Amino acid sequence: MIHSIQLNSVPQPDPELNVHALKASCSACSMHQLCLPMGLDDDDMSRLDAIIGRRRKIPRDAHLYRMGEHFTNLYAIRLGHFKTFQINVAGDQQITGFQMAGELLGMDAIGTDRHHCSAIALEDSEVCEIPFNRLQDLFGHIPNLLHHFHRMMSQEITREQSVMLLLGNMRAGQRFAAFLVNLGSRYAARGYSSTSFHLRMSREEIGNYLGLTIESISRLLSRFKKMELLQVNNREIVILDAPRLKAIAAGTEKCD
Amino acid sequence: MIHSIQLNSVPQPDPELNVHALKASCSACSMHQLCLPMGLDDDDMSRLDAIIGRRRKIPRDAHLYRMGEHFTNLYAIRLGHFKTFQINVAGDQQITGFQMAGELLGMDAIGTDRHHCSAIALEDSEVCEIPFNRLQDLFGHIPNLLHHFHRMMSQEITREQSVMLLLGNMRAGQRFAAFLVNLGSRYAARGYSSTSFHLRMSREEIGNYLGLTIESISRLLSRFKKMELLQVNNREIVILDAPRLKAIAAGTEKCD
DNA sequence: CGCCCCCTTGACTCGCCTCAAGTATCGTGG
DNA sequence: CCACGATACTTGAGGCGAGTCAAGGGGGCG
Repeated sequence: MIHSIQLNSVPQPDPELNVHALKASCSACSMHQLCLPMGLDDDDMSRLDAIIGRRRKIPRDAHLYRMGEHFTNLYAIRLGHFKTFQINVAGDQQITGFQMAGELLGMDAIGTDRHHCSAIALEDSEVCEIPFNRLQDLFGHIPNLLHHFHRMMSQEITREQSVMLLLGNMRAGQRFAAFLVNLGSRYAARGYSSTSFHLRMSREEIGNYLGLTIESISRLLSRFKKMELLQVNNREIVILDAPRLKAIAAGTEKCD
Repeated sequence: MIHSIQLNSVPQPDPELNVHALKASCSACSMHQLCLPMGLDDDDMSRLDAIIGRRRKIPRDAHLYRMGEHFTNLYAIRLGHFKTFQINVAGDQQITGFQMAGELLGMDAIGTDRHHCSAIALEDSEVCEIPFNRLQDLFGHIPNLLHHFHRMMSQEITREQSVMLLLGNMRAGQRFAAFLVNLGSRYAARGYSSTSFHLRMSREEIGNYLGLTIESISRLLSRFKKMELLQVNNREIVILDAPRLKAIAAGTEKCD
Protein backbone atom coordinates (compact mmCIF):
# COMPACT_ATOMS: atom_id res chain seq x y z
CA MET A 1 0.00 0.00 0.00
CA ILE A 2 2.77 2.42 0.98
CA HIS A 3 4.64 1.42 -2.13
CA SER A 4 1.75 2.17 -4.39
CA ILE A 5 1.31 5.60 -2.88
CA GLN A 6 4.96 6.35 -3.49
CA LEU A 7 4.65 5.09 -7.01
CA ASN A 8 1.67 7.22 -7.80
CA SER A 9 2.67 10.43 -6.06
CA VAL A 10 6.41 10.64 -6.66
CA PRO A 11 7.90 10.98 -10.14
CA GLN A 12 10.49 8.30 -10.75
CA PRO A 13 13.97 9.77 -11.03
CA ASP A 14 15.71 6.42 -11.14
CA PRO A 15 13.86 3.35 -12.29
CA GLU A 16 16.57 1.08 -10.86
CA LEU A 17 16.05 2.54 -7.45
CA ASN A 18 12.36 2.12 -7.73
CA VAL A 19 12.62 -1.47 -8.81
CA HIS A 20 14.86 -2.00 -5.84
CA ALA A 21 12.29 -0.46 -3.53
CA LEU A 22 9.72 -2.88 -4.91
CA LYS A 23 11.96 -5.92 -4.57
CA ALA A 24 10.31 -8.74 -2.76
CA SER A 25 11.98 -10.35 0.18
CA CYS A 26 11.15 -13.98 0.74
CA SER A 27 12.39 -14.01 4.31
CA ALA A 28 10.10 -11.13 5.22
CA CYS A 29 7.12 -12.63 3.41
CA SER A 30 4.45 -14.30 5.50
CA MET A 31 4.02 -16.94 2.83
CA HIS A 32 7.56 -18.32 2.81
CA GLN A 33 6.52 -21.47 4.66
CA LEU A 34 4.08 -22.37 1.88
CA CYS A 35 5.68 -20.84 -1.17
CA LEU A 36 8.71 -21.67 -3.29
CA PRO A 37 11.35 -20.87 -0.60
CA MET A 38 9.89 -23.45 1.79
CA GLY A 39 12.62 -25.15 3.81
CA LEU A 40 15.51 -22.98 2.57
CA ASP A 41 18.06 -21.61 5.03
CA ASP A 42 18.68 -17.85 5.23
CA ASP A 43 21.61 -18.04 2.89
CA ASP A 44 19.76 -19.82 0.11
CA MET A 45 16.69 -17.69 0.63
CA SER A 46 18.66 -14.54 -0.05
CA ARG A 47 20.04 -16.11 -3.23
CA LEU A 48 16.47 -16.73 -4.29
CA ASP A 49 15.56 -13.16 -3.31
CA ALA A 50 18.35 -11.94 -5.56
CA ILE A 51 16.78 -13.32 -8.72
CA ILE A 52 13.19 -12.45 -7.95
CA GLY A 53 11.97 -9.60 -10.10
CA ARG A 54 9.48 -6.89 -9.33
CA ARG A 55 6.69 -7.22 -6.88
CA ARG A 56 3.71 -6.37 -9.04
CA LYS A 57 0.31 -5.10 -7.98
CA ILE A 58 -2.53 -6.53 -10.03
CA PRO A 59 -5.83 -4.69 -9.60
CA ARG A 60 -9.08 -6.58 -9.46
CA ASP A 61 -10.23 -7.96 -12.86
CA ALA A 62 -6.84 -7.30 -14.45
CA HIS A 63 -4.93 -9.99 -16.31
CA LEU A 64 -1.69 -11.28 -14.84
CA TYR A 65 -1.05 -13.07 -18.15
CA ARG A 66 -3.07 -14.18 -21.13
CA MET A 67 -3.44 -17.50 -22.87
CA GLY A 68 -0.99 -17.70 -25.77
CA GLU A 69 1.46 -15.14 -24.42
CA HIS A 70 5.15 -15.95 -24.34
CA PHE A 71 6.26 -17.43 -21.02
CA THR A 72 9.12 -15.82 -19.12
CA ASN A 73 8.03 -15.64 -15.49
CA LEU A 74 6.40 -17.77 -12.88
CA TYR A 75 4.39 -15.78 -10.35
CA ALA A 76 4.15 -16.36 -6.62
CA ILE A 77 1.03 -14.84 -5.09
CA ARG A 78 1.93 -12.62 -2.12
CA LEU A 79 -1.55 -11.33 -1.49
CA GLY A 80 -4.99 -11.77 -2.98
CA HIS A 81 -6.73 -14.32 -5.17
CA PHE A 82 -6.66 -15.28 -8.84
CA LYS A 83 -8.58 -17.46 -11.24
CA THR A 84 -7.03 -19.28 -14.19
CA PHE A 85 -9.09 -20.29 -17.18
CA GLN A 86 -8.87 -21.66 -20.69
CA ILE A 87 -10.96 -20.71 -23.69
CA ASN A 88 -11.48 -23.19 -26.50
CA VAL A 89 -12.07 -22.63 -30.21
CA ALA A 90 -15.83 -22.42 -29.75
CA GLY A 91 -15.39 -19.69 -27.12
CA ASP A 92 -16.35 -21.80 -24.11
CA GLN A 93 -14.51 -20.79 -20.98
CA GLN A 94 -13.41 -23.28 -18.36
CA ILE A 95 -11.99 -22.07 -15.08
CA THR A 96 -9.17 -24.47 -14.18
CA GLY A 97 -8.48 -23.19 -10.70
CA PHE A 98 -8.72 -20.53 -8.01
CA GLN A 99 -5.35 -19.59 -6.50
CA MET A 100 -4.52 -17.82 -3.26
CA ALA A 101 -1.47 -16.40 -1.47
CA GLY A 102 1.53 -18.74 -1.37
CA GLU A 103 0.56 -20.53 -4.57
CA LEU A 104 2.53 -20.51 -7.80
CA LEU A 105 1.10 -19.47 -11.16
CA GLY A 106 2.31 -20.29 -14.65
CA MET A 107 3.73 -23.80 -14.32
CA ASP A 108 1.59 -25.05 -17.20
CA ALA A 109 3.53 -22.77 -19.56
CA ILE A 110 6.94 -24.39 -19.09
CA GLY A 111 6.26 -27.18 -21.56
CA THR A 112 5.71 -24.99 -24.61
CA ASP A 113 7.01 -21.55 -23.59
CA ARG A 114 3.47 -20.22 -24.01
CA HIS A 115 0.75 -19.76 -21.43
CA HIS A 116 -2.05 -22.30 -21.85
CA CYS A 117 -4.47 -20.37 -19.72
CA SER A 118 -5.15 -16.81 -18.64
CA ALA A 119 -4.91 -15.55 -15.07
CA ILE A 120 -7.10 -12.76 -13.69
CA ALA A 121 -7.06 -11.21 -10.22
CA LEU A 122 -10.32 -11.72 -8.29
CA GLU A 123 -9.43 -8.81 -6.00
CA ASP A 124 -6.56 -6.32 -5.76
CA SER A 125 -3.54 -8.60 -5.47
CA GLU A 126 0.23 -8.73 -5.39
CA VAL A 127 2.61 -11.19 -7.02
CA CYS A 128 6.35 -11.79 -7.09
CA GLU A 129 7.74 -12.14 -10.58
CA ILE A 130 10.12 -15.12 -10.83
CA PRO A 131 12.15 -15.17 -14.06
CA PHE A 132 12.15 -18.84 -14.95
CA ASN A 133 15.53 -18.79 -16.70
CA ARG A 134 17.23 -17.43 -13.62
CA LEU A 135 15.34 -19.86 -11.42
CA GLN A 136 16.68 -22.71 -13.54
CA ASP A 137 20.20 -21.39 -13.03
CA LEU A 138 19.65 -21.53 -9.28
CA PHE A 139 18.42 -25.13 -9.35
CA GLY A 140 21.96 -26.38 -9.94
CA HIS A 141 23.19 -24.58 -6.82
CA ILE A 142 20.30 -25.13 -4.39
CA PRO A 143 19.11 -28.74 -4.54
CA ASN A 144 16.48 -28.10 -1.87
CA LEU A 145 14.95 -25.42 -4.06
CA LEU A 146 14.77 -27.84 -6.97
CA HIS A 147 13.20 -30.54 -4.82
CA HIS A 148 10.56 -28.20 -3.52
CA PHE A 149 9.84 -26.93 -7.01
CA HIS A 150 9.24 -30.50 -8.12
CA ARG A 151 6.92 -31.04 -5.19
CA MET A 152 4.94 -27.96 -6.16
CA MET A 153 4.58 -29.08 -9.78
CA SER A 154 3.63 -32.56 -8.68
CA GLN A 155 1.03 -31.19 -6.29
CA GLU A 156 -0.45 -29.20 -9.13
CA ILE A 157 -0.84 -32.48 -11.01
CA THR A 158 -2.58 -34.19 -8.09
CA ARG A 159 -4.78 -31.14 -7.52
CA GLU A 160 -5.98 -31.36 -11.09
CA GLN A 161 -6.53 -35.09 -10.77
CA SER A 162 -8.90 -34.51 -7.89
CA VAL A 163 -10.80 -31.98 -10.00
CA MET A 164 -11.07 -34.66 -12.67
CA LEU A 165 -12.54 -37.01 -10.06
CA LEU A 166 -14.95 -34.28 -9.04
CA LEU A 167 -16.06 -33.47 -12.59
CA GLY A 168 -16.17 -37.05 -13.76
CA ASN A 169 -17.84 -38.81 -10.86
CA MET A 170 -19.67 -36.50 -8.50
CA ARG A 171 -23.22 -35.15 -8.45
CA ALA A 172 -23.82 -31.44 -8.07
CA GLY A 173 -24.23 -31.40 -4.28
CA GLN A 174 -21.10 -33.45 -3.73
CA ARG A 175 -19.08 -31.21 -6.04
CA PHE A 176 -20.10 -28.08 -4.25
CA ALA A 177 -19.49 -29.58 -0.81
CA ALA A 178 -16.02 -30.69 -1.94
CA PHE A 179 -15.35 -27.19 -3.22
CA LEU A 180 -16.23 -25.58 0.11
CA VAL A 181 -14.25 -28.10 2.15
CA ASN A 182 -11.24 -27.56 -0.10
CA LEU A 183 -11.41 -23.78 0.28
CA GLY A 184 -11.71 -24.14 4.04
CA SER A 185 -8.66 -26.36 4.34
CA ARG A 186 -6.58 -23.98 2.24
CA TYR A 187 -7.57 -21.05 4.45
CA ALA A 188 -6.70 -23.16 7.50
CA ALA A 189 -3.21 -23.76 6.08
CA ARG A 190 -2.81 -19.97 5.93
CA GLY A 191 -3.88 -19.42 9.50
CA TYR A 192 -7.45 -18.38 8.75
CA SER A 193 -10.69 -20.03 9.77
CA SER A 194 -11.61 -23.15 7.83
CA THR A 195 -15.30 -22.65 8.52
CA SER A 196 -15.88 -18.95 8.04
CA PHE A 197 -14.67 -17.12 4.98
CA HIS A 198 -15.49 -14.74 2.18
CA LEU A 199 -15.95 -16.11 -1.34
CA ARG A 200 -13.77 -14.09 -3.69
CA MET A 201 -15.48 -15.47 -6.78
CA SER A 202 -19.02 -15.09 -8.14
CA ARG A 203 -21.61 -17.86 -8.22
CA GLU A 204 -21.10 -17.97 -11.95
CA GLU A 205 -17.35 -18.57 -11.56
CA ILE A 206 -17.95 -21.32 -9.02
CA GLY A 207 -20.43 -22.93 -11.38
CA ASN A 208 -18.08 -22.73 -14.32
CA TYR A 209 -15.28 -24.32 -12.28
CA LEU A 210 -17.53 -27.14 -11.05
CA GLY A 211 -19.16 -27.83 -14.42
CA LEU A 212 -22.53 -26.49 -13.20
CA THR A 213 -24.70 -23.45 -13.92
CA ILE A 214 -25.06 -20.37 -11.77
CA GLU A 215 -28.64 -21.40 -11.00
CA SER A 216 -27.49 -24.77 -9.70
CA ILE A 217 -24.97 -23.10 -7.37
CA SER A 218 -27.63 -20.74 -6.10
CA ARG A 219 -30.04 -23.61 -5.46
CA LEU A 220 -27.34 -25.61 -3.69
CA LEU A 221 -26.58 -22.68 -1.39
CA SER A 222 -30.27 -22.45 -0.52
CA ARG A 223 -30.48 -26.18 0.04
CA PHE A 224 -27.40 -26.29 2.27
CA LYS A 225 -28.77 -23.32 4.18
CA LYS A 226 -32.08 -25.09 4.70
CA MET A 227 -30.24 -28.22 5.81
CA GLU A 228 -28.43 -26.06 8.38
CA LEU A 229 -25.07 -26.97 6.91
CA LEU A 230 -24.22 -23.37 6.09
CA GLN A 231 -24.93 -19.77 6.95
CA VAL A 232 -24.87 -17.67 3.80
CA ASN A 233 -24.83 -13.91 3.50
CA ASN A 234 -24.01 -12.80 -0.01
CA ARG A 235 -20.43 -14.05 -0.33
CA GLU A 236 -19.87 -14.61 3.39
CA ILE A 237 -19.94 -18.31 4.22
CA VAL A 238 -20.07 -19.93 7.64
CA ILE A 239 -19.87 -23.70 7.72
CA LEU A 240 -22.11 -24.81 10.57
CA ASP A 241 -21.77 -28.57 10.25
CA ALA A 242 -18.30 -29.31 8.90
CA PRO A 243 -18.35 -33.08 9.58
CA ARG A 244 -21.56 -33.53 7.62
CA LEU A 245 -20.34 -31.28 4.80
CA LYS A 246 -17.18 -33.39 4.61
CA ALA A 247 -19.25 -36.56 4.56
CA ILE A 248 -21.24 -35.21 1.63
CA ALA A 249 -18.00 -34.24 -0.14
CA ALA A 250 -16.58 -37.71 0.46
CA GLY A 251 -19.75 -39.31 -0.88
CA THR A 252 -20.48 -41.21 2.32
CA GLU A 253 -23.61 -39.16 2.99
CA LYS A 254 -26.32 -38.38 0.46
CA CYS A 255 -27.65 -34.87 0.22
CA ASP A 256 -31.31 -34.50 -0.66
CA MET B 1 10.44 -60.80 -26.44
CA ILE B 2 13.80 -62.47 -26.65
CA HIS B 3 14.52 -61.38 -23.12
CA SER B 4 11.37 -62.94 -21.80
CA ILE B 5 12.15 -66.23 -23.45
CA GLN B 6 15.60 -66.22 -21.87
CA LEU B 7 14.10 -65.36 -18.52
CA ASN B 8 11.54 -68.11 -18.64
CA SER B 9 13.65 -70.89 -20.08
CA VAL B 10 17.02 -70.43 -18.41
CA PRO B 11 17.55 -70.79 -14.66
CA GLN B 12 19.20 -67.70 -13.23
CA PRO B 13 22.66 -68.45 -11.92
CA ASP B 14 23.57 -64.83 -11.27
CA PRO B 15 20.90 -62.26 -10.55
CA GLU B 16 23.36 -59.41 -11.14
CA LEU B 17 24.11 -60.67 -14.59
CA ASN B 18 20.46 -61.01 -15.31
CA VAL B 19 19.67 -57.50 -14.19
CA HIS B 20 22.43 -56.38 -16.46
CA ALA B 21 20.91 -58.28 -19.35
CA LEU B 22 17.64 -56.51 -18.72
CA LYS B 23 19.20 -53.05 -18.55
CA ALA B 24 17.46 -50.60 -20.77
CA SER B 25 19.42 -48.58 -23.26
CA CYS B 26 17.93 -45.21 -24.11
CA SER B 27 19.97 -44.79 -27.25
CA ALA B 28 18.68 -48.09 -28.62
CA CYS B 29 15.10 -47.37 -27.65
CA SER B 30 12.71 -46.29 -30.37
CA MET B 31 11.05 -43.88 -27.95
CA HIS B 32 14.08 -41.74 -27.11
CA GLN B 33 12.83 -38.86 -29.25
CA LEU B 34 9.65 -38.63 -27.17
CA CYS B 35 10.75 -39.84 -23.79
CA LEU B 36 12.92 -38.41 -21.02
CA PRO B 37 16.24 -38.50 -22.96
CA MET B 38 14.86 -36.26 -25.72
CA GLY B 39 17.52 -33.92 -27.03
CA LEU B 40 20.44 -35.40 -25.08
CA ASP B 41 23.76 -36.10 -26.79
CA ASP B 42 25.26 -39.60 -26.74
CA ASP B 43 27.40 -38.81 -23.75
CA ASP B 44 24.56 -37.58 -21.56
CA MET B 45 22.30 -40.33 -22.77
CA SER B 46 24.69 -42.98 -21.53
CA ARG B 47 24.86 -41.24 -18.15
CA LEU B 48 21.09 -41.49 -18.01
CA ASP B 49 21.30 -45.13 -19.10
CA ALA B 50 23.64 -45.74 -16.19
CA ILE B 51 21.09 -44.86 -13.55
CA ILE B 52 18.09 -46.52 -15.14
CA GLY B 53 17.06 -49.64 -13.27
CA ARG B 54 15.50 -52.82 -14.54
CA ARG B 55 13.40 -53.04 -17.60
CA ARG B 56 10.24 -54.63 -16.23
CA LYS B 57 7.58 -56.59 -18.04
CA ILE B 58 4.07 -55.90 -16.81
CA PRO B 59 1.49 -58.42 -17.99
CA ARG B 60 -1.98 -57.31 -18.98
CA ASP B 61 -4.20 -56.34 -16.01
CA ALA B 62 -1.23 -56.27 -13.60
CA HIS B 63 -0.50 -53.29 -11.39
CA LEU B 64 2.62 -51.24 -12.07
CA TYR B 65 2.02 -49.45 -8.77
CA ARG B 66 -0.87 -48.92 -6.40
CA MET B 67 -2.41 -45.81 -4.90
CA GLY B 68 -0.83 -45.12 -1.51
CA GLU B 69 2.38 -47.04 -2.14
CA HIS B 70 5.70 -45.40 -1.34
CA PHE B 71 7.22 -43.62 -4.32
CA THR B 72 10.73 -44.48 -5.42
CA ASN B 73 10.64 -44.79 -9.19
CA LEU B 74 9.25 -43.02 -12.18
CA TYR B 75 8.44 -45.34 -15.06
CA ALA B 76 8.97 -44.73 -18.75
CA ILE B 77 6.76 -46.87 -20.95
CA ARG B 78 8.82 -48.74 -23.56
CA LEU B 79 5.99 -50.76 -24.97
CA GLY B 80 2.29 -51.16 -24.40
CA HIS B 81 -0.47 -49.15 -22.76
CA PHE B 82 -1.50 -48.29 -19.22
CA LYS B 83 -4.40 -46.69 -17.42
CA THR B 84 -4.06 -44.65 -14.24
CA PHE B 85 -6.96 -44.23 -11.86
CA GLN B 86 -7.92 -42.94 -8.45
CA ILE B 87 -10.42 -44.42 -6.02
CA ASN B 88 -12.16 -42.18 -3.50
CA VAL B 89 -13.50 -42.98 -0.04
CA ALA B 90 -16.87 -44.02 -1.39
CA GLY B 91 -15.20 -46.49 -3.75
CA ASP B 92 -15.85 -44.57 -6.98
CA GLN B 93 -13.13 -45.05 -9.54
CA GLN B 94 -12.00 -42.30 -11.88
CA ILE B 95 -9.58 -43.08 -14.67
CA THR B 96 -7.25 -40.08 -14.92
CA GLY B 97 -5.45 -41.07 -18.07
CA PHE B 98 -4.41 -43.63 -20.67
CA GLN B 99 -0.68 -43.74 -21.29
CA MET B 100 1.32 -45.17 -24.18
CA ALA B 101 4.96 -45.80 -25.12
CA GLY B 102 7.26 -42.84 -24.55
CA GLU B 103 5.16 -41.41 -21.73
CA LEU B 104 6.24 -41.07 -18.12
CA LEU B 105 4.30 -42.52 -15.19
CA GLY B 106 4.39 -41.55 -11.52
CA MET B 107 5.01 -37.79 -11.60
CA ASP B 108 2.02 -37.14 -9.37
CA ALA B 109 3.79 -39.00 -6.55
CA ILE B 110 6.75 -36.63 -6.22
CA GLY B 111 4.88 -34.14 -4.07
CA THR B 112 4.12 -36.47 -1.18
CA ASP B 113 6.37 -39.52 -1.76
CA ARG B 114 3.23 -41.61 -2.18
CA HIS B 115 1.39 -42.63 -5.32
CA HIS B 116 -1.91 -40.79 -5.67
CA CYS B 117 -3.26 -43.15 -8.29
CA SER B 118 -2.82 -46.74 -9.39
CA ALA B 119 -1.44 -47.82 -12.75
CA ILE B 120 -2.53 -51.00 -14.56
CA ALA B 121 -1.31 -52.38 -17.87
CA LEU B 122 -4.01 -52.58 -20.54
CA GLU B 123 -1.95 -55.14 -22.47
CA ASP B 124 1.38 -56.90 -21.95
CA SER B 125 3.77 -53.98 -21.54
CA GLU B 126 7.32 -52.99 -20.70
CA VAL B 127 8.60 -50.11 -18.61
CA CYS B 128 11.99 -48.68 -17.63
CA GLU B 129 12.37 -48.13 -13.93
CA ILE B 130 13.87 -44.70 -13.18
CA PRO B 131 14.98 -44.28 -9.54
CA PHE B 132 13.93 -40.73 -8.80
CA ASN B 133 16.71 -40.06 -6.28
CA ARG B 134 19.37 -40.91 -8.81
CA LEU B 135 17.57 -38.91 -11.48
CA GLN B 136 17.67 -35.89 -9.17
CA ASP B 137 21.42 -36.36 -8.77
CA LEU B 138 21.78 -36.25 -12.54
CA PHE B 139 19.79 -33.02 -12.86
CA GLY B 140 22.71 -31.02 -11.44
CA HIS B 141 25.02 -32.40 -14.12
CA ILE B 142 22.78 -32.46 -17.19
CA PRO B 143 20.80 -29.21 -17.46
CA ASN B 144 19.13 -30.34 -20.67
CA LEU B 145 17.74 -33.36 -18.86
CA LEU B 146 16.31 -31.15 -16.14
CA HIS B 147 14.75 -28.81 -18.69
CA HIS B 148 13.10 -31.64 -20.52
CA PHE B 149 11.86 -33.16 -17.30
CA HIS B 150 10.21 -29.84 -16.46
CA ARG B 151 8.63 -29.75 -19.88
CA MET B 152 7.22 -33.23 -19.34
CA MET B 153 5.74 -32.33 -15.94
CA SER B 154 4.31 -29.13 -17.35
CA GLN B 155 2.77 -30.99 -20.27
CA GLU B 156 1.14 -33.35 -17.82
CA ILE B 157 -0.44 -30.30 -16.19
CA THR B 158 -1.76 -28.96 -19.50
CA ARG B 159 -3.00 -32.40 -20.49
CA GLU B 160 -5.05 -32.56 -17.32
CA GLN B 161 -6.33 -29.04 -17.87
CA SER B 162 -7.74 -30.07 -21.22
CA VAL B 163 -9.47 -33.02 -19.57
CA MET B 164 -10.99 -30.55 -17.12
CA LEU B 165 -12.25 -28.51 -20.08
CA LEU B 166 -13.67 -31.69 -21.57
CA LEU B 167 -15.41 -32.83 -18.38
CA GLY B 168 -16.61 -29.39 -17.39
CA ASN B 169 -17.86 -27.99 -20.66
CA MET B 170 -18.48 -30.60 -23.32
CA ARG B 171 -21.51 -32.69 -24.20
CA ALA B 172 -21.14 -36.44 -24.60
CA GLY B 173 -20.58 -36.44 -28.38
CA GLN B 174 -17.97 -33.74 -28.20
CA ARG B 175 -16.11 -35.52 -25.40
CA PHE B 176 -15.94 -38.75 -27.30
CA ALA B 177 -14.85 -37.04 -30.53
CA ALA B 178 -12.11 -35.21 -28.62
CA PHE B 179 -11.00 -38.51 -27.12
CA LEU B 180 -10.66 -40.18 -30.53
CA VAL B 181 -8.86 -37.20 -32.07
CA ASN B 182 -6.45 -37.12 -29.13
CA LEU B 183 -5.67 -40.83 -29.44
CA GLY B 184 -5.10 -40.42 -33.17
CA SER B 185 -2.66 -37.58 -32.77
CA ARG B 186 -0.66 -39.47 -30.17
CA TYR B 187 -0.40 -42.48 -32.46
CA ALA B 188 0.68 -40.15 -35.27
CA ALA B 189 3.50 -38.81 -33.05
CA ARG B 190 4.69 -42.42 -32.71
CA GLY B 191 4.66 -43.09 -36.42
CA TYR B 192 1.36 -44.94 -36.53
CA SER B 193 -1.82 -44.04 -38.36
CA SER B 194 -3.87 -41.27 -36.78
CA THR B 195 -7.06 -42.57 -38.34
CA SER B 196 -6.89 -46.30 -37.92
CA PHE B 197 -6.09 -47.93 -34.61
CA HIS B 198 -7.02 -50.50 -32.03
CA LEU B 199 -8.60 -49.37 -28.78
CA ARG B 200 -6.67 -50.90 -25.90
CA MET B 201 -9.37 -50.06 -23.36
CA SER B 202 -12.94 -51.30 -22.91
CA ARG B 203 -16.05 -49.17 -23.54
CA GLU B 204 -16.48 -49.06 -19.81
CA GLU B 205 -13.00 -47.61 -19.28
CA ILE B 206 -13.55 -44.98 -21.97
CA GLY B 207 -16.83 -44.03 -20.34
CA ASN B 208 -15.29 -43.79 -16.91
CA TYR B 209 -12.51 -41.57 -18.23
CA LEU B 210 -14.96 -39.29 -20.05
CA GLY B 211 -17.49 -39.07 -17.22
CA LEU B 212 -20.05 -41.13 -19.19
CA THR B 213 -21.60 -44.60 -18.95
CA ILE B 214 -20.73 -47.62 -21.03
CA GLU B 215 -24.15 -47.38 -22.67
CA SER B 216 -23.49 -43.81 -23.75
CA ILE B 217 -20.18 -44.79 -25.34
CA SER B 218 -21.85 -47.64 -27.15
CA ARG B 219 -24.61 -45.36 -28.45
CA LEU B 220 -22.06 -42.76 -29.54
CA LEU B 221 -20.13 -45.36 -31.50
CA SER B 222 -23.33 -46.40 -33.24
CA ARG B 223 -24.23 -42.79 -33.95
CA PHE B 224 -20.81 -41.92 -35.35
CA LYS B 225 -20.97 -45.09 -37.46
CA LYS B 226 -24.37 -44.08 -38.82
CA MET B 227 -23.04 -40.56 -39.53
CA GLU B 228 -20.23 -42.21 -41.53
CA LEU B 229 -17.62 -40.61 -39.30
CA LEU B 230 -16.21 -43.95 -38.19
CA GLN B 231 -15.87 -47.58 -39.11
CA VAL B 232 -16.11 -49.70 -36.00
CA ASN B 233 -15.30 -53.34 -35.60
CA ASN B 234 -15.13 -54.38 -31.99
CA ARG B 235 -12.13 -52.37 -30.81
CA GLU B 236 -10.83 -51.56 -34.28
CA ILE B 237 -11.52 -47.96 -35.20
CA VAL B 238 -11.15 -46.32 -38.59
CA ILE B 239 -11.80 -42.60 -38.72
CA LEU B 240 -13.48 -41.95 -42.06
CA ASP B 241 -14.07 -38.21 -41.79
CA ALA B 242 -11.30 -36.75 -39.65
CA PRO B 243 -12.05 -33.07 -40.40
CA ARG B 244 -15.64 -33.43 -39.31
CA LEU B 245 -14.68 -35.40 -36.21
CA LYS B 246 -12.22 -32.66 -35.32
CA ALA B 247 -14.90 -30.03 -35.86
CA ILE B 248 -17.19 -31.89 -33.48
CA ALA B 249 -14.34 -32.17 -30.95
CA ALA B 250 -13.65 -28.44 -31.27
CA GLY B 251 -17.33 -27.65 -30.80
CA THR B 252 -17.65 -25.87 -34.14
CA GLU B 253 -19.98 -28.54 -35.48
CA LYS B 254 -22.98 -30.00 -33.67
CA CYS B 255 -23.51 -33.73 -33.66
CA ASP B 256 -27.09 -34.95 -33.70
C1' DC C 1 -20.56 -76.64 -27.91
C1' DG C 2 -21.44 -73.74 -24.20
C1' DC C 3 -20.09 -70.33 -21.08
C1' DC C 4 -18.48 -65.80 -19.97
C1' DC C 5 -17.61 -61.32 -20.85
C1' DC C 6 -18.18 -57.35 -23.54
C1' DC C 7 -21.05 -54.84 -26.01
C1' DT C 8 -25.60 -53.09 -28.09
C1' DT C 9 -30.23 -51.47 -28.03
C1' DG C 10 -34.66 -49.97 -26.13
C1' DA C 11 -37.79 -47.92 -22.57
C1' DC C 12 -38.10 -45.14 -18.88
C1' DT C 13 -36.42 -41.82 -15.26
C1' DC C 14 -34.26 -38.01 -13.23
C1' DG C 15 -30.83 -34.41 -12.38
C1' DC C 16 -29.44 -30.56 -14.10
C1' DC C 17 -29.93 -27.08 -17.80
C1' DT C 18 -32.67 -23.53 -20.05
C1' DC C 19 -35.65 -19.90 -20.00
C1' DA C 20 -37.97 -16.48 -17.57
C1' DA C 21 -39.28 -13.40 -13.97
C1' DG C 22 -38.34 -11.24 -9.83
C1' DT C 23 -35.27 -9.50 -5.79
C1' DA C 24 -31.13 -7.74 -3.50
C1' DT C 25 -26.86 -5.18 -3.52
C1' DC C 26 -23.77 -1.79 -4.78
C1' DG C 27 -21.90 2.21 -6.98
C1' DT C 28 -22.91 6.68 -9.10
C1' DG C 29 -24.71 11.00 -9.40
C1' DG C 30 -28.11 14.36 -8.20
C1' DC D 1 -30.05 11.63 1.61
C1' DC D 2 -32.47 9.15 -2.13
C1' DA D 3 -33.02 7.91 -7.15
C1' DC D 4 -31.31 5.16 -10.60
C1' DG D 5 -29.24 1.70 -13.22
C1' DA D 6 -26.23 -2.16 -13.54
C1' DT D 7 -24.84 -6.31 -11.84
C1' DA D 8 -25.33 -10.34 -9.04
C1' DC D 9 -28.22 -13.51 -7.23
C1' DT D 10 -32.66 -16.27 -6.30
C1' DT D 11 -36.57 -18.94 -7.47
C1' DG D 12 -39.93 -21.35 -10.37
C1' DA D 13 -41.60 -24.06 -14.52
C1' DG D 14 -40.58 -27.00 -18.04
C1' DG D 15 -37.53 -29.76 -21.16
C1' DC D 16 -33.73 -32.56 -22.49
C1' DG D 17 -29.50 -35.23 -22.27
C1' DA D 18 -27.55 -38.76 -20.21
C1' DG D 19 -28.22 -42.25 -16.52
C1' DT D 20 -30.61 -46.51 -15.01
C1' DC D 21 -32.64 -50.77 -15.73
C1' DA D 22 -33.44 -54.63 -18.51
C1' DA D 23 -33.03 -57.82 -22.28
C1' DG D 24 -30.56 -59.67 -25.96
C1' DG D 25 -26.52 -60.32 -29.36
C1' DG D 26 -21.78 -61.64 -30.53
C1' DG D 27 -16.94 -63.07 -30.11
C1' DG D 28 -13.43 -65.68 -27.94
C1' DC D 29 -11.81 -69.36 -25.18
C1' DG D 30 -11.85 -73.72 -22.71
